[in-house]
Amino acid sequence: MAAQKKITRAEQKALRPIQILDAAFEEFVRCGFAGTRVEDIADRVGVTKGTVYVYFETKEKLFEAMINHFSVPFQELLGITEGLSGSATDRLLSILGLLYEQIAEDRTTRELTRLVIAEGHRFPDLIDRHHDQFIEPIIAKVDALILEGVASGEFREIPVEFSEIVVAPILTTTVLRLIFDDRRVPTPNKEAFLQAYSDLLLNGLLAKPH
Amino acid sequence: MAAQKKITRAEQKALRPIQILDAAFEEFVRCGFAGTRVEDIADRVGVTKGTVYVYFETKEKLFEAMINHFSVPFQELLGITEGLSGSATDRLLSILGLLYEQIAEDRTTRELTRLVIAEGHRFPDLIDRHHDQFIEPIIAKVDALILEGVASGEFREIPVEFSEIVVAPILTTTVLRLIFDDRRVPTPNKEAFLQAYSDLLLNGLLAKPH
Amino acid sequence: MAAQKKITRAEQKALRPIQILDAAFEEFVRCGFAGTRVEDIADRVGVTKGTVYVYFETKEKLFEAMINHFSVPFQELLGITEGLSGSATDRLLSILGLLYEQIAEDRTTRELTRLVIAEGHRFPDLIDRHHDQFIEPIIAKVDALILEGVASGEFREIPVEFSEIVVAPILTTTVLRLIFDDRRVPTPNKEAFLQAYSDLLLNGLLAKPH
Amino acid sequence: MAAQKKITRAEQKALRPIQILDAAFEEFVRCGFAGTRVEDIADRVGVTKGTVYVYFETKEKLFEAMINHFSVPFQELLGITEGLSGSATDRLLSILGLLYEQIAEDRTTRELTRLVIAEGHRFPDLIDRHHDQFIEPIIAKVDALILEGVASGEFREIPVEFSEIVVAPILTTTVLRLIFDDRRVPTPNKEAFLQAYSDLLLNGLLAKPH
DNA sequence: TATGAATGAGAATTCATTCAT
DNA sequence: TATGAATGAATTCTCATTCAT
Repeated sequence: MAAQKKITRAEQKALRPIQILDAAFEEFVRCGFAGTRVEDIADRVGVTKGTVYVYFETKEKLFEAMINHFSVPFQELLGITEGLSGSATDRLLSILGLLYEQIAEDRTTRELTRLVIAEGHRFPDLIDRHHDQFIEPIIAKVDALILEGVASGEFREIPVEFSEIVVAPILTTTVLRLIFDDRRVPTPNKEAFLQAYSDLLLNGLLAKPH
Repeated sequence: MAAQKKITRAEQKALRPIQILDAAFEEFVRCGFAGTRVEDIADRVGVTKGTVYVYFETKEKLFEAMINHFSVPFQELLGITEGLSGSATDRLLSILGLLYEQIAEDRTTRELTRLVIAEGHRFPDLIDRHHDQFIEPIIAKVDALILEGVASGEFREIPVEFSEIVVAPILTTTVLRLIFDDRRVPTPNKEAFLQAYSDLLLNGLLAKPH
Repeated sequence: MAAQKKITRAEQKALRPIQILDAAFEEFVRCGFAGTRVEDIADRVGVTKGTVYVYFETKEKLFEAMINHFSVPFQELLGITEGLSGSATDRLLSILGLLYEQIAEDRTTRELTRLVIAEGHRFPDLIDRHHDQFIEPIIAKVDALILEGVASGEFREIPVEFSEIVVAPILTTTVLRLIFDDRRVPTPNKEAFLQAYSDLLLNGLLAKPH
Repeated sequence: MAAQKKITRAEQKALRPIQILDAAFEEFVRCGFAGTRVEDIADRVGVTKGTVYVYFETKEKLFEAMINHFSVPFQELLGITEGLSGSATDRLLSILGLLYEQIAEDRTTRELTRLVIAEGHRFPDLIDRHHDQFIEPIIAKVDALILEGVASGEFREIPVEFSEIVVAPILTTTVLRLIFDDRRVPTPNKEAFLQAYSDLLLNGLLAKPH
């Protein structure tokens, strides 16, 4: 007990801001930036409003800190894509699988996407960072892979300036889940979805391609 | 002048709610539901707060009325898709073109999409109606077209339960424009986009399809 | 029809203010002065707010006009008491009966009493007039009767400065009905009440009076 | 000074709601429920509007809390009547004296009566509680005493269903003071009033009772 | 570090009143 | 006479933020 208490004491200090960020995430997701009350965040942690202000100067800064905090896992994804091997097709499908897991399946990233869409106007820096850190690297990765596949003769030549088309079904799945929140949209089956999508992506819709 | 005044008087009454809905659209888009001040909406119309409340009981009802008002054009799109003719491929590409115009290019629908994503939690009925009136009919339309193409031997057999994959690039374009608001994402070129996408969709990525 | 219409037209002008006063009575009784909305009064008449202001300058003046309008019947009561004959006892009991009818049984007078109690602070003139026109004359009447009865040997000598004691049970019945609004207090039986009260008043409580 | 400060800090918290209730009483008495501004209550305490809402959720809840708070002394009166001794006559006169002090002389109870009459429509639960806790027990007490006096041969038989007649002069005194607020009605003399009333109540008006 | 009482600058909403028709 | 759109001042209630403890 003494040992535990010691740990608790020592870690409490480091833990508190994390608890607050977690609570902030839930409340901002639920009500948006303007609609969220700092007191509700505090209640969720089990502390009072004042405590939140011990750690974060303003609601705005808390919001930004929360976004940064929850963006970390996504960062790691980008690293993983570096280590892939196999044909261009293999690596492209692997990336789609990873993105699906990270964007469509993972609630945190999904809700982060909602906040980026909803609160972008108010936090332009957020959007810029989001673009530079997530969107741009992924698009660049996909671009590079496609060019590589084209160069090796594996892929047909397609205009690389539209490569977001390739990841579109994943973002769309995310957005539809965001909108309908598991009520109307059936909980998706990753394997079946990727199977169907990779078949369509690779082979096209036509029975007899030109 | 007398004639004009007559018209103004008589029509002002019918005009006012529309003016308020237009102003509400701009403000809700700019600041979200909770972040918008009714007074700013009134200012935009050039009336006082009180006048807004003459026409709409609460801010929430105003928001809902605004969403309904601006959903009308989208409704009409669904009618147009009924009149299409040609091969399944032709009609599918026509639908994609229409959707592109309506969802990705049209600012109103685009911003409506933002509000649906951002404020869905607070207006669940809105979301349900949105699903029943827009999402479901479009998906059903695409489903039917694909099945028809498959039946006629025009398309390969693909699992129809994922037909939102087909419209995904359009929703993705919309969402990316919403997020980056014409700053990072270059204003897209409809012809080139549809050209690239239809080629990929129809023929697939592989140089030598299975 | 023409005749009726003529009457309607001619009387409409005279009727409108009465209708408004009637509606005002109901609403002021229901919600008090501050709690009543002019629009609710107008709705009750079936006209718009503006119409009320055609006849009454302000809500305050409407209130005062309403009080005056509904005070008239009470005025008439005072006249009737002049015409009474018989012994002092007979006349006193007659007056109590008349007061019972007018104050305790008549809803209008009862609710007027509520308004006098509730809104007196805001309308001091009202209170003064109420005193001079109703309370004072009645008390004076009772005083005179008692003195007459004492002079004639019919009554014992009682201090006439407390003669409101004699009418107290009637005001009390009124007030209790006002408070409990026919829910807790059983609808009173005039005959039984007056019977019981006159017996007590005349003969006292003691089995063997001093 | 240090000691005083310590007390002030610690007790301020417990004191604040009482201060607010006191201020609320004065303002609600002065202007009625609808006419009272929460800000005026706050001003009276020397705090801001917001502070009032720290302690009471709404103006309505504040009103109800205030009524409950000021009803306590009246509650205690009921306890005192239990301890009375002597003949039925003695005890009845004692009760009338206590009621006179509590209802007619005590400004707080008097004004509470005004609020009960004026705002009853808006707070029906309040009225019900008022009936069950105050009116009913007192009437029951008087009923019991009369029956006891009748049983012991001290009183004549009078119909006990009208026993509110016995307390009527006290409520009437209260109401008249409420209406004329010490302007027209002379500040009453308790001894003289009770003397006059007990004589009339016990012996009746007639020189020669039947 | 944590509290929570207090603030005060709003924000939504209400409503008596006006006035052009 | 009657309307009802519009006003604007007032009012309730909210909430981010502060600060003494």
